[in-house]
Amino acid sequence: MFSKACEYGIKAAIFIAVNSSENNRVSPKEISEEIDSPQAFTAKILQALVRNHVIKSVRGAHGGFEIAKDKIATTKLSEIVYAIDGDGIYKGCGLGLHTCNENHPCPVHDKFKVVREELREMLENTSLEQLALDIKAGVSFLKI
Amino acid sequence: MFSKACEYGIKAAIFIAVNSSENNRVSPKEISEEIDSPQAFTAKILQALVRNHVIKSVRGAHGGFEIAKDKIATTKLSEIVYAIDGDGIYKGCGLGLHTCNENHPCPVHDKFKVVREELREMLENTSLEQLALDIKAGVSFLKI
DNA sequence: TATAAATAGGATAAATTTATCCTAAATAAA
DNA sequence: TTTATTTAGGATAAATTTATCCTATTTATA
Ligand code: FES
Ligand code: FES
Repeated sequence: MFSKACEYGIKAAIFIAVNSSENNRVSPKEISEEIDSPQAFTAKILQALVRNHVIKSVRGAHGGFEIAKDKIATTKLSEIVYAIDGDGIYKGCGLGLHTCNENHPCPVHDKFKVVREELREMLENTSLEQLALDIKAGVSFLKI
Repeated sequence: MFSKACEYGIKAAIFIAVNSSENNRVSPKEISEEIDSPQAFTAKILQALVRNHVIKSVRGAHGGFEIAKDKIATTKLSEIVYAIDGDGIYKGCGLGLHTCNENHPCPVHDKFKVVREELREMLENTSLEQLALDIKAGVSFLKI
């Protein structure tokens, strides 16, 4: 469904949100250990999230990754997915036609569109805050 | 969402269904032209569909690929997706945890599960016959 | 039986995604 | 200002997916 990069990006963002809510910056090393992902690859994904203004990085001693507290509640999963995987999952044809077009639909267009919209709404309505709270409460998990 | 192989496999199966309903066997060459896919790669995917008993192949002169007429109505998209991409899309964790487990859920489990079930139901309730009829009627398309 | 037509399948290559390594640049603090 | 720490980013490699090529096998028919 999502690329590995996107899976890592989502989990990393949640972990950063958990920590930023406690005024704690985190490093790629900590992140990759907590979400069980390859460190250098994860660092690349974090760069992409920084470039797309999803998270913030602070270089140098005492640096690390963080999310502004007021952004935790407003940042939606869709922004992370969009920053890493692009909008193909929202807009692309399920059978790979060049464009998904009502006037030139693929065989599954009507049915696929419904599922795709459901996914889009889910991603657009789910905030980092919601997900981070569950991690804090110990009712959801980032690895294994 | 689906792999290229799976996209080609679905489109190929629909095209074969359209032709088998008119007692017409088709070759990888015809198929790949009609669905705009690489011929040799498409041939491999057709082999997989034959091995999984989704379609039937007839070797030798006057051979080609076909689907038994009575299978066109009973064959669901889910069988094709399963034969090519496996069950990851139905059962796998959206964030890549080793297993999707109610008792050890990832942060998006509850929300993701809903979308995944919707997709599964769509695939399990959509038959090749429905899709082939739209192609025949010229209201849906296999390429461009 | 010989030939032509057609799928099966092995070997290989290209492209993309995933992953690693090393150095540069920035920053805080001694 | 020097040093230690930390992210940025280029280069490269490994793994996977996608794609191609060639030969083997099967089958209908002349
Ligand atoms: S045309 Fe294929 S999903 Fe819309
Ligand atoms: S545990 Fe991630 S989707 Fe169920």
